[in-house]
Amino acid sequence: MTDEQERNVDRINARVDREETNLFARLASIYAASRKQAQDLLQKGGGISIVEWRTLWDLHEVGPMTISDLSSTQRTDHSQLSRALPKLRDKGLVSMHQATQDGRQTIVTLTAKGSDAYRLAAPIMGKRRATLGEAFTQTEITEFVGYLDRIENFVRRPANDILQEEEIE
Amino acid sequence: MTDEQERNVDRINARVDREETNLFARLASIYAASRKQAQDLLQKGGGISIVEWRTLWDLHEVGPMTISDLSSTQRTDHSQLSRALPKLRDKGLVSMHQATQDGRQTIVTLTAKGSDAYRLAAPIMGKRRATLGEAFTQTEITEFVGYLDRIENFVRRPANDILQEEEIE
DNA sequence: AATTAATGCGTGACAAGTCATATAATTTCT
DNA sequence: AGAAATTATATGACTTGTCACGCATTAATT
Repeated sequence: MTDEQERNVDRINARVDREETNLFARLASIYAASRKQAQDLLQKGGGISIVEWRTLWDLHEVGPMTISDLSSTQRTDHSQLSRALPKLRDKGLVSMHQATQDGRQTIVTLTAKGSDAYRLAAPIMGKRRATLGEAFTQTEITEFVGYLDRIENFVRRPANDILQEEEIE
Repeated sequence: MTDEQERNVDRINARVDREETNLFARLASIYAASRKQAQDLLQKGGGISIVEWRTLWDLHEVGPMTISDLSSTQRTDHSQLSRALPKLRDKGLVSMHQATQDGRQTIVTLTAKGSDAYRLAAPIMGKRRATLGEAFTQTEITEFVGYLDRIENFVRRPANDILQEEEIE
């Protein structure tokens, strides 16, 4: 038998090209690359994880916050912080207290050691943002963010909403 | 003691607002939402995973492919396919053969049952793309993809490359 | 005051992605 | 031909993200 599994290189290349405009696929791979870049940079900035960096940054910028506050500034699920914070506390970078006004809340505060860790990573991550700022003008960033808002609006629509959408001509 | 952990709501809100223009953070949460939307849709389209859907789609579009081919069309690491494919084979949706021309390669082919699974999910995922097409004009998609190309170009730069970049005035 | 509802957080289970390393097959180089 | 380098795939270990559920605390309702 003549190896009927004919692998058609032209069609494969065409497929690769076509998928370049698939926004969903592009988002996935770009995000993955972005995450890896951040991890590599943080490796040189004290060896902290992305979640840890975001937390130190937030706490440095705004002062004490609850876990829910952190999850909303970071646009992520609270469970991620719920797991990361005890490690940060054990490393001595943050302290955690039950809030007196509302016993359900946990107030997270940066320690002196946490500030040191922030100062170690901050120049590197700042350099990253600065370099990005060279690649895009402020106007472009605004326009890009506009597109991100629109696609976010789309991907947050519930599945049923999309399926019930009327066909257009 | 007067609960010195003052949680400043204004600063928290300011931080949330400011992070709206943080492209890295936006990409992360948008990608996560996109993935969840796809998972929800696929749940209604036969209960396959995202990796499985992409694979069935690729194989349907281009015919037999190797694992590397699949990872390049999907812009993802081959290890992901290496793990997903045996499951697809066990479900009877694809077949796998060692290539005769190059014994290192594995040729993956859609089975009849795999085509059925594709046809079950395809209308739902097609509807998703169609609905996205209503939210963006073709020109906008092109412009958006241009921004994605640029940020991809940036996030794929090695960490050292970014750190050695000269400061600009 | 007592129930009920809502909120904040912890945790288990899972998906999707990465890398590093190992092994087998093929190519290239001397 | 034999050795060395490259390539394709498999696999273990890890991170980031989700959801669902449970428990404790607070707020709202009757």
